Amino acid sequence: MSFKNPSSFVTFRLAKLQSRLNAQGTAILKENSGLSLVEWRVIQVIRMFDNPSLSQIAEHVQMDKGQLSRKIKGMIEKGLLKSQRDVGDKRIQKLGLTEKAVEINRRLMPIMEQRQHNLLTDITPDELDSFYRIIDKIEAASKIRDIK
Amino acid sequence: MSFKNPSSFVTFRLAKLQSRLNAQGTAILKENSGLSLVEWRVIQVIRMFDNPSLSQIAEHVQMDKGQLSRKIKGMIEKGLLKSQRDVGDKRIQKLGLTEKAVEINRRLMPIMEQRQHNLLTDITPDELDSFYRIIDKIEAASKIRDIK
DNA sequence: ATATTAAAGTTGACATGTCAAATTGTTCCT
DNA sequence: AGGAACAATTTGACATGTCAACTTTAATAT
Repeated sequence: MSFKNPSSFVTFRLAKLQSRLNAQGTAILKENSGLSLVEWRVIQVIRMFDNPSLSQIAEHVQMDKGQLSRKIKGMIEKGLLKSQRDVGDKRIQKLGLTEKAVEINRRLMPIMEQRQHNLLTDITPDELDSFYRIIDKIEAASKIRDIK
Repeated sequence: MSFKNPSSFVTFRLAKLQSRLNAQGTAILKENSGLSLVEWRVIQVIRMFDNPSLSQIAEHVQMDKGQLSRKIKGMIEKGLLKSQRDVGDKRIQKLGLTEKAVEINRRLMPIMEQRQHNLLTDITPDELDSFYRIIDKIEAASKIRDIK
């Protein structure tokens, strides 16, 4: 493996891609809703898991809990989320979508699916499988404690 | 294609991976140098291209020019970079590494190569080729103007 | 030539991300 | 039960990222 070009680093390559995808995603959401990328992701996680707690969401989106705490506060104020203290464990707040968020999601979902479709044209299902497998492997090797 | 799980979105999957890789990369650099991830990347780009301008670097790392402008100012103050006005075009500053940066890079490179090696163990050269090809395709489809 | 347009870089305002300490409630140990 | 250790969330301080306006110099078009 040689390093004549910065892109020889996978991490470099991925960072560059990520930067583009973020910009594109943000732009699409801006054009079609008032949501930020993070808000969209949070909504997806809540939608797909059953009234998750803040920590669970943070785990799924791999986001800082502090940041998420503030984000969620904002989303509650915007009327997107509702929170409810857990019955058993009073530290935990279980989060759910409001009707408003469900509505926005319903409208946005086809657009975001179309975007995904656009991103993946020219990629065969086999290739995509392999892609996800590799992502999994890299992610598995990227636990912080595995350093060195 | 169904969306029962947020990871059905490639973008979601990639964002999560990126978050981990950033954290890991930052931690490795912190442990072994005083560089930030961005500084490390900037050094790589400068090293591998020939005294690039700020705009060229921004293009290679897909970073905001404003942010980069400040970063580079900081790196010059830290004695990592030297800049020189272009002879023909006085708007352009050509950037180069100082001996100090070269030295740090020399020390860091094996560590970062090892990290890359760790990330990619278990991945065959064929798989990796395919991985890069797919990244290229997705990136090609992620130009902002391609929205919708 | 000179007016218009565009490129390189800088700056300011503001949003987002990161890290660590603080708070509140839970669990575990004896 | 009583206290140590732990987990969920919040908060503060600060770094990084994003967007748009602005300055200076260059390229282009009449």
